[in-house]
Order: sequence, then structure tokens, then C-alpha cells
Amino acid sequence: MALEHAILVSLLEKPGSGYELARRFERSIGYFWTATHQQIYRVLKRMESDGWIDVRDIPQQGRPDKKEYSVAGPGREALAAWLHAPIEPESVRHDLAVKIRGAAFDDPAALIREVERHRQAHTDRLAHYLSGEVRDFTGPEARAAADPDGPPDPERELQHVVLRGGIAYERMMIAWLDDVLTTLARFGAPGS
Amino acid sequence: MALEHAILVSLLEKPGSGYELARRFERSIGYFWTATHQQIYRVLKRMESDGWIDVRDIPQQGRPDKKEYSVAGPGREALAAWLHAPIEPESVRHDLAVKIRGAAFDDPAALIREVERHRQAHTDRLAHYLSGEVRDFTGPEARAAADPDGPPDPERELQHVVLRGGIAYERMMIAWLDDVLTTLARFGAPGS
DNA sequence: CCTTGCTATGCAACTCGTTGCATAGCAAGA
DNA sequence: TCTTGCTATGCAACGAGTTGCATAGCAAGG
Repeated sequence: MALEHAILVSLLEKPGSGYELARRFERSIGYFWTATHQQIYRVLKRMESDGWIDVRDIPQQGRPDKKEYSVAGPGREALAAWLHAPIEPESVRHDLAVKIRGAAFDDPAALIREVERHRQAHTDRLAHYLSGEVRDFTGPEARAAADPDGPPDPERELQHVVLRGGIAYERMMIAWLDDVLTTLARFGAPGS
Repeated sequence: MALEHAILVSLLEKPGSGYELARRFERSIGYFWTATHQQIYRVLKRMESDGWIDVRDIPQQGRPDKKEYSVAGPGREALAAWLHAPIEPESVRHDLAVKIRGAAFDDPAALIREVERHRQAHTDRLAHYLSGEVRDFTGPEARAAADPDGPPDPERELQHVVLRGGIAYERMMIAWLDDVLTTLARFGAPGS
């Protein structure tokens, strides 16, 4: 399991509280790894008692105190060990694909709305990714922040390549959902 | 949760035993929904006691008896209800993306082997899909079995569009993994 | 004033998924 | 003969993920 490792990576990129992590998991990291705040708090507690991360109590004004977590030595080692171990499974769960095959035994045309909704969601996410890419990586400000003559920045470039993966995924999904819609339309309008 | 629905769809496509289902989940259906035999047996038992599926004991010679399951009325209704309900989440777990971002804090070059292994796995799966497509959908035998002048066959065409989705996914992954390898190579050979 | 909503953390109960193990008959090969 | 491997089903224990709920201070708006 790798929620712990996703948290370690996120904390290495920037230390933060459980709450902040939960919000990151709704945004950037959440695009390839989902987690609720309950899971995060539970795992943080375990990681702390295992010595993987350090805590610092930070009093705040006008809002509750927070606990800022940062990665400790053993956490870095655990991450390194995981990085060097091969992973195989990549288990997949595509509800929509199950639905599409199931539609053959029900009313295929009834799925059109649903597929269109998913297409819209992927279109929105693609737009979100693309604006994030411009803001953080390819826009004028981002380019100014990055020194083109300096050494390559692995953290930045690896974040970018992961984002490009998200963009490629959304584009593929949109194209495929169009294919699905075309196929469904053939049964919705019989006699064509 | 939708393992039950995936099983219903599979049993509608063809009745079978828990063991047979487990093998289908290693092949066709397993490409977009994974499940082990334990899960399948457990869910089958629950579905049977809920009246969603019927069982028939089939004695076999030279091997243990098997229980052949088929979808009953309530199961069909449950599937229909699920098909008509919208689904949202599509929760994602891309271990490899976590690893890639994590590699910034370790040795990026050490990931090259791992990424190449994944690329190979996706290449193999793509080849598998493509040969299945020729065999079942676009090859001469498949075309002969399907009557081009007859009415469209939803079951067949929807299976095909799902398979095309798998093909598009694998192609996208291979292209992205090439992008990842190019990016990683920049850190592996510094001073380029 | 009261409600809504945000930051911030957490418990408890439940379901789902994974792993290891067990049984049992038969076939094929060393 | 002994081991390996396939069909076929299942239990038990554990770990991961989900859902509902609780607390608590502060800010903003009606």
C-alpha cells in the first residue's frame, strides 16, 4: 500500500498539517491518488509513532492550532526502500466500462446522458490541468522563476511530467468517450 | 461498490462458476476490474442469498463438481437500477506517478529500469488487446460470424468499444512512459 | 442573534480487498 | 512413486477505505 508513501512525497515537497494534506489530496496529488482526511490522520498518527515523521505544534491566531509534520530520517529511508522495490499490480476499476458492457442488457440509449456527464468532467479537468501547466511550468512567470541556464530541477521537471501524464489521460478519455457516444447513438436511432 | 455489478454483467454475457468468473477476471473483464477468487466466492454467496442469482449444481467427470450461476430477476433489476444511477468518483491510484514525484528526493536514474518494465507490460497488453480485437471483431472470421446486413448487436459492439478504450489507454501509457524516460534521462546524464 | 461555513482534529463502526492457508480429486512427467 | 499443477471451493485474519458523527473557535452575512 502506498498512501504512506504518497504522504511522504507530499511532505518532502512541503511540510504541512493533516488538514493541509487533505486539501492537497483534493487537488494536485489527488489526481492520481485519493484519500480522505480520516485516512490521512490515521496514517499520520501511525507514521509518527513509527518515527517516520516529526511533528511540530504550531499555535495560530484566529484558528485552531495545527500540527505540522515533516519527514524524518526513517521516513526517507522507508520511501527510498519503496522507490527501489518494483511494483506490479496497477489494479484498475473502471465503473463506466462495466456500465457500458452492462448497457447491452438494458437500454443503451439511457447511458448517453451519463457518458456525456463523464465527458464534461474530463473536459473540465483537462482545462484545469492545462491552466495549471501554464501557471507553474510553461507560462512567462514560471519560466522566469526557473533558471534556464542553471542545472535541471528534478522536483519541478518530475512534477511536470506527471502533470503531462494527467493531460494525456484526459485527452485520451475525451476521445474515447466520443467513440462511446458514437457507438451508443447507433442503437438509440435504429434503422439508420 | 460495483463488483457485484461486474459479476452480473459477466454472468449475463455467459453463466458460469465462481472459478470461471475468477479466470474471466484475469482476462477480459479483469482489464478494467480486478477481483480475486475469494472476493468472487464471497460476493456470489451473498448475491445468491439475496436472490440475485440462481445456482445449478453441475457434476463433472474427472474434476470436482461446479456450481453454475446465472442471473435471476432481482439481479437484473439491481443491475438496471445501478445502470440508471449516476456514478461520480472514478477514484484513481497511480503508484507509478507517486514514485516519479518521489524520485526527485532519491535517485531519479534508479527509476529508469522500473519505468521500462512498466512500458514493457503495457506494450504486451496492447499486443494482447490488438490480437483479441482482430480475433473477435475485425478479423475475417469475426466478420463472417457477424451479419453486416442484420441489425446491430449491442452486446458485441459495446464489448468492442470497451476494448477500443483499453487499446487507447495502453497507447497513451506507452507514449507517456516514453516521455517519462526522456525526462529521467536528463538527470541520469548530467551536463548534457 | 443566529445560521452557515471554514480551519483543524479525531473516534467508531462498517464494508471492501488482500493474503495465507486448507481441502480434494485427477493428470502428467521425472 | 513423488512432485507439480490444474480444477473447484472455501475459511480466517488482517489491512485499507468509507461514512457518519463529534468537537471547537472564529468569521461573515442576513
